[in-house]
Amino acid sequence: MNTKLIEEKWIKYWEEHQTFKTDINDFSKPKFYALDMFPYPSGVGLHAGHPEGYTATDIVCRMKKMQGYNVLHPMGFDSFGLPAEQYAIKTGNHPAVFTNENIKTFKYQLKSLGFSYDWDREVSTSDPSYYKWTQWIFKNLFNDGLAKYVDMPVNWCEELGTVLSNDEVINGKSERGGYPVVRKNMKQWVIDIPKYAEKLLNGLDEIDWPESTKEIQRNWIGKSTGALVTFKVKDTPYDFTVFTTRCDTLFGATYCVLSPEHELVSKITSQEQKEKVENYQKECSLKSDLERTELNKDKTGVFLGAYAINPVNNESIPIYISDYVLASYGTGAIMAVPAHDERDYDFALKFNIPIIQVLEEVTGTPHENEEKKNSIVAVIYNPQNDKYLTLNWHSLGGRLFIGGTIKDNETPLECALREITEETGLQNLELVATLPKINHHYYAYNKNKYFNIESTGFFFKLKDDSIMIEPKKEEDENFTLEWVSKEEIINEVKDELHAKTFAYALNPGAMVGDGNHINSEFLNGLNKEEAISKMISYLEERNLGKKQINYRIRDWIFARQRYWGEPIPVVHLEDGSIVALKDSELPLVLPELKDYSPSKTGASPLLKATDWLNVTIDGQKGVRETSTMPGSAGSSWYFLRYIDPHNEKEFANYELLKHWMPVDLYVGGPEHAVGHLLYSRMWNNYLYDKGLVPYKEPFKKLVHQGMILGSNGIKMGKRYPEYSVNPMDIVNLYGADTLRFYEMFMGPLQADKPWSDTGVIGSKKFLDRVWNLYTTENKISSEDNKALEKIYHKTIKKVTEDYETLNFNTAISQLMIFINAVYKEKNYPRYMAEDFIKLLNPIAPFMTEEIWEKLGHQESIANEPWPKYDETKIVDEEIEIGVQVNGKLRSSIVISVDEDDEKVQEKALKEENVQKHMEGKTLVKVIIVKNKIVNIVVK
RNA sequence: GCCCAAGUGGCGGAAUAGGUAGACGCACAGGACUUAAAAUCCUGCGGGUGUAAUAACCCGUGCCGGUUCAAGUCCGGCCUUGGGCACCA
Repeated sequence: MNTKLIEEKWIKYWEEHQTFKTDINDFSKPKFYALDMFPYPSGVGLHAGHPEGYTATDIVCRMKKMQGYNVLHPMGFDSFGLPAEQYAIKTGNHPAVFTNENIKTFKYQLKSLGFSYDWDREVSTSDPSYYKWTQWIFKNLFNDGLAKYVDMPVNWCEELGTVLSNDEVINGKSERGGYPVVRKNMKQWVIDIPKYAEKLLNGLDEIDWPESTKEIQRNWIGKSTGALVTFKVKDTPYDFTVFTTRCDTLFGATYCVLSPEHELVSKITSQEQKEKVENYQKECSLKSDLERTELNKDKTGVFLGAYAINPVNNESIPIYISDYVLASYGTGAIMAVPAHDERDYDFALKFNIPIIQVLEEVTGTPHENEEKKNSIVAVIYNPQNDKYLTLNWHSLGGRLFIGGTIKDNETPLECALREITEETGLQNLELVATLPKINHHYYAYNKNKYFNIESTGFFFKLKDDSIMIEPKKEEDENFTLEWVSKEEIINEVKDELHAKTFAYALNPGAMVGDGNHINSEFLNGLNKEEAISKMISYLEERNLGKKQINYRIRDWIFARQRYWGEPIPVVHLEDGSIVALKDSELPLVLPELKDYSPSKTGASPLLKATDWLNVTIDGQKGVRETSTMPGSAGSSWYFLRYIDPHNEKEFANYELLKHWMPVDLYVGGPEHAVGHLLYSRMWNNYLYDKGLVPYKEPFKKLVHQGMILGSNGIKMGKRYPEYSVNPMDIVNLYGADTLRFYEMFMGPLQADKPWSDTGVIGSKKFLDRVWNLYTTENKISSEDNKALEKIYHKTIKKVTEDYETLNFNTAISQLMIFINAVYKEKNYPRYMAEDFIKLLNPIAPFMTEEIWEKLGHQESIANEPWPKYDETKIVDEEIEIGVQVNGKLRSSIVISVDEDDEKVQEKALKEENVQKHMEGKTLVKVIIVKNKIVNIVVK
């Protein structure tokens, strides 16, 4: 089989006959819209990952077409971007030259792979006839107040000479190139995506997407429900508002923190603290994102010399600034509750701020008529041998720590020290930590009483001069003192109170869980949820605060200081106002430049185009915006343009959109989860709100293809070029059908899979085996062959279902099983031979077109009807089922389908090996699962 | 640290309303064809005990425990790998 000749022949045929042209106005058939993530046309051409997703959609499209659907299967190019610009900077050529060349290569390669795209619908985001409408949508966003020009801190990358959006910054470095990114205040174009947070969140419930991707979007949107609380600043007219999700802990707030950038800082800072505060603010502004996150273990901050009034108890609490409070989230100010928040706890420890516990964990089971007591539990650690002191009460209560009831006029610490002396004789210990109080319910057998105790935990350490004197144990205290390891305690201390106390001792910090409120006046005794809602009502009644929802998602930074992107179609007028261009002035085309370099100061290359720059609008002078749009602009709506790509009056006709949207199947990588896939949803939702598109959600079903790894199991790329595979090399060696077939057979579409050179050859061998069956074996005849009937129908069923659900690897397995069966037969009925070729066609279109022609057909197989199967021909009359004795397989029997249980049991019991295993035992029962298995239970 | 996936032969992977684990392929071994090799076709192929060969038995789906007549599949607790978030109050 000469794959080269066959491929060239059919590429030409499909083009000349317009086999895959979509009649977009034909509404008579059901529609199917399959979308691939269009590629950035880089200089290196397709990589091994491209054909994977593209083949998957192609298979489904080819089958759907044969099933009678009107299929829309377009392709285009995401052609604005950095590499073209860098090429232009280097060579002085226009980036479009480079881009168009690459598009040509990509198109040639995509055609070589046999994808059934309708190339008449091709779009390129850098084509003015396309970006005219990108600009038009932006203009609408601007006029509706959703695209804004604001002064804000941005991610500035000096190396790239541009700002970046949040999803383009990874660990404080640029996604592209890995250059450092710093925060910088700049006038910026942003899109108010937070306005759509709730809609984007709710929309996720309506679409068939991978749960993991939905979860990533949910986390990125980051909805949290809480409250705003206003604090007055003591002895000043000022106040500030904080956002908190834990207003139930307000009684435990022992300080407040403003972000360093908070506007109130300069107004309330005391004279003495002024210099320190200003130095700290300066320090923070110079920190990069990387420094801010990497240094997060060590809290820093400065006291302002001012105090806030806690609105629920009128306590004065100090106000600090610290960069652990972000200006960009909530109100840029917090109330700090160190007892119940990890970060506040760390900060309070470092700055010696009081920690007030207002919530205690509840252990044990509550009971009526409990007696209340206060008590202590003391954990003592010996650093010399890494062991802890326990009392082994043996049968009376197992292993416990030192415990006891607090007497009147005794503090918990005094009680602990007294109990330690009495029970162990230890003296002169170092107190490491006082642990959070625990609310414990238990039943005392010796006293026949229920108790509810509030227990304070203590964690002590032996010191060098710790001594042990004779303890004064009481007579009924029958325990032995034992020093044991951490592991023994975890395994042996079963008492909830003591186990929990030990957990606190091992891991001291804030108590962030649920529990019982204490020290909180009207909240005492309530759990977290009850206390939150009661506190919100309390605050709202007194006008001190209110319920509030906050989102983590930030404004989408929508400008780049670069050349190769869509010009932002607005003019800055002399009077400071900004106007959008008229529709008739769109597209605003990029001017040609001599030098495309960006500037290190953040000035766009477009500033150099002086003729283009200066305009007069209605007699007023103005300058054009010189930033361009980010890469994700053009890709945020391209799926709409495919439906009506040549429309000059509107971005797409509404009636056509109504018929063709939403996209039925979208296949692409998971790396766009919080970029493109979120931005597209936002634009579509916006256009829906404007009545310009008919459906809220653009992509009904989304599937991520996995990564094709190198044969070493590691991501292909520059690091291991020797393990990388160029798909075009495979096409040249074995043909496009083999590449498509192999990539589909490797494993599940969604999984990452390593490349295997011998695996490719295996796929090639199978295709050759099919080719030989049809060209040299002489088995095909007009006579029927009953021996193949069942497997024939079964194969149609399995393959059809598996294509529909994108389980291509198991579909291929079935195709192989069928061919293996045919090889064993002398006679291969013609109707089966033809239907098999149809089933294989979506995966291996070139070879199957050629065979189809050899079978005597004049027309392309692509227009043939899809094979049908007969369910009744698949059902077996006799089947073999397993026989187990006590769950172990001992034999198998052949039964007719749906045979009576009695007969099945009789047959099963007769089996020799079954008898053997029943010998000397009594039959308990026989479990028969119809047509599946028999299990005989004996004793 | 938190959230989400996934761990099955030498390898890629099948099998989940719980019901004969290892389909299909790769690699490997043997055979046929050939002067020979390649290609092709046929057969075998989880590990072990056992047998002349069968038969039969034991162990096996990351680890430990549980539910069940029956667990790769369900539940609890770990371990490992991959992905996402990362001072979000």
